[in-house]
Amino acid sequence: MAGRARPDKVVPITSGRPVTSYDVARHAGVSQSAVSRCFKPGASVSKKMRARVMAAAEELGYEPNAIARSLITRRSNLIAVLISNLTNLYYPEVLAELTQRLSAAGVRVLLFTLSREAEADEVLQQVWPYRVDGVIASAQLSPAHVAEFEKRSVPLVFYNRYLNSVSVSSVCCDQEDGVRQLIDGLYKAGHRKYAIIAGPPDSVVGVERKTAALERLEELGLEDVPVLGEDYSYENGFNSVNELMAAGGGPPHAVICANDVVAIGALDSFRVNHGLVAPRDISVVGFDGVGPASWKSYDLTTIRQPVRRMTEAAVSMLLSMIEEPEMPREKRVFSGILRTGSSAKFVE
Amino acid sequence: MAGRARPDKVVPITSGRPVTSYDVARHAGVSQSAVSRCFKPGASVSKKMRARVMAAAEELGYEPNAIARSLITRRSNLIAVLISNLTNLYYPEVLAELTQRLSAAGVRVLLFTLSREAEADEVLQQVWPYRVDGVIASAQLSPAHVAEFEKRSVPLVFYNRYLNSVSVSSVCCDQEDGVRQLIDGLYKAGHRKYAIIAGPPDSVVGVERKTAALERLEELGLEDVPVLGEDYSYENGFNSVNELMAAGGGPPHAVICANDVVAIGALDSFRVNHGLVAPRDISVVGFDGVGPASWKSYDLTTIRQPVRRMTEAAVSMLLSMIEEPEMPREKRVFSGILRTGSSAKFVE
DNA sequence: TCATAAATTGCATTCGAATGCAATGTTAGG
DNA sequence: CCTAACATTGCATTCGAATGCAATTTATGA
Repeated sequence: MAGRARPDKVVPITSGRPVTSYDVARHAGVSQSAVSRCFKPGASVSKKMRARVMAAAEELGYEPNAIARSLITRRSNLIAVLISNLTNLYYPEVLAELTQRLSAAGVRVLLFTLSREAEADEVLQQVWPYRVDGVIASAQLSPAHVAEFEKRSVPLVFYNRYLNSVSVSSVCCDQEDGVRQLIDGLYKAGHRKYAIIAGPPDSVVGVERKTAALERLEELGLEDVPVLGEDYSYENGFNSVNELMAAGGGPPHAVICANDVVAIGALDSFRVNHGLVAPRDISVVGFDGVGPASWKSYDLTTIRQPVRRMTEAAVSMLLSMIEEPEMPREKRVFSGILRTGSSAKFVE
Repeated sequence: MAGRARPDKVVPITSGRPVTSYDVARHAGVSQSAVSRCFKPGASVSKKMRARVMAAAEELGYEPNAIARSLITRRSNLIAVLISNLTNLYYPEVLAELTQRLSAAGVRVLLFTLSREAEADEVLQQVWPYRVDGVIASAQLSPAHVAEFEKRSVPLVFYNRYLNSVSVSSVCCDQEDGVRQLIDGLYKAGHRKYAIIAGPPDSVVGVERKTAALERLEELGLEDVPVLGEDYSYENGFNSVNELMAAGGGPPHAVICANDVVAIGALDSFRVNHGLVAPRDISVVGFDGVGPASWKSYDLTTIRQPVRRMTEAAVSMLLSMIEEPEMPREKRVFSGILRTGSSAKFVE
């Protein structure tokens, strides 16, 4: 590109600091504003100018500085994604989809993971300084937190969370409907004795699944259903089954688990510790439809969350809230898709 | 805080745009520079000044604008994390650890996921404008890409990748050593007939595992080991076993898999399709030590990557490269930890 | 108590790109 | 060929915080 080296006019491509629009302007013999306009789609620039500037930019290896741009445009082109526990098998899929879609929309992702849901305070303090254009939160925020978003006019979309007390946009999988589908199928298959292995009490989704299950069972005339467990882990499923069996009274007919991983733990425990094999001796259902749910050793009956659609909805909602701040809040609830497998006797 | 409302002096806490250091300065009756200094640890400020400013800042709900700060300090406090496929069970764990550690160090994470490893070009174009302070890449970059980093003086640390042709800092798990541990244990247990189910040919780590296995087997006098498979999926393990069995010649004694998920697929296939149960009829080993490896249905013999140590190393290397750009490049290789389970007859 | 050193503070400028406005250059119509 | 209408371009300013330097205040020591 540079041809033979000319000692007094070295192309500063290897110089210390990044190339700025001024460097390009000087090199092309035009003004800085011209350079800026060349990088703005739809700006008023002649093609002669554009060609000159682009050539110079190319030659110098110029990349517009997004930081400087953000400062003046008041648009960081960043959105923050808050995720509570990435180790839950379900979330990596969501995160991958989200970043993919956001990237495609030209937005960059600032990732924040919360190990404890209570960490929200600290994390939000880290979010504000970056003047993100919006936030997708799959973590528990309080009404006070949501108020902060309002005050700062930062668009927020909840993913699989919501708050009844305040008006927030959200995308959720219909937990209640999913649980109903599961229970009804189990009931039709003749199961009358149930147990529930619940998730963490501080997970809205988890609590909802548990509550929905209890309600539906009650509607069907089944009460005093034992509820065990307290998190989303394999161990929780595994140990809860042991507890359940130790309590005497024989095994239940069917176990409704907080999610797939718990169901997998339960299945293993039934088989390994108690010699009960699904679907012959026991029925177990999960929730989420993660990859391992379809592994042959488990082949879960579960509700698959339509992650594609949900992430797509979350992203498009957020982007339109960014474009149009007065957009009314909206909740979008997607039904889960039933997957039947050999982990349960089940009648659709 | 504001006491009774005074119509003509409303605290602008709810006003449209974010509070700036000028607003705080005016409210506190000091200069903007004073405000700035109050938010800079170690700056020369009297305690009286600090108290006044902090009170004003508090009252107005001021958060320093990280974008503006980055512009002048030439430090974005952002680091980019490039991850190739989040759906590989192993990476969510890595990502969670990385963000956790980086957050703790006061650095924010810009996440980029590549669906195809070839996407690196596009992704890097998205990375440069943000003037990130550094990059952790768990994705395949070419020597040309690495040269770009050099040119731009952007610190780079590879995670479980490296390039022989150029000098780059990296953190890796010792694939060769891990494979050796696995094979030696299998060999001592008497296995003489092996098969390999490999990962994707464009994964350095995958290729390395395969090659290391073939070499070690050859050292032990075993040649003509069949190699099947081409990605990191459950299906790959599952189908490769079918192929292997269809090829005739009876089942192998032991199968070395590209990773745990492949091993799990293989185990399921052996059991479900061919009636072979580990460790009685067949031995299968994996690699990574992901969560499901220790689920009772699989109980894999595998090499667990020391993710904690590795992420810690990657983060600390990157941070010191940022502090001290002249820091020499360094490769850190960690040995994996053997986990023995019932998926293989194995002698330690 | 007074001069001098040290600690604070404010002023003015800087980072790099975007943009309103005015000053040019171009084109088209008469 | 001339002028109005339009398209380009450059100038100067802006975004919000950080910082070198000078001015001011305070602390120190004789």
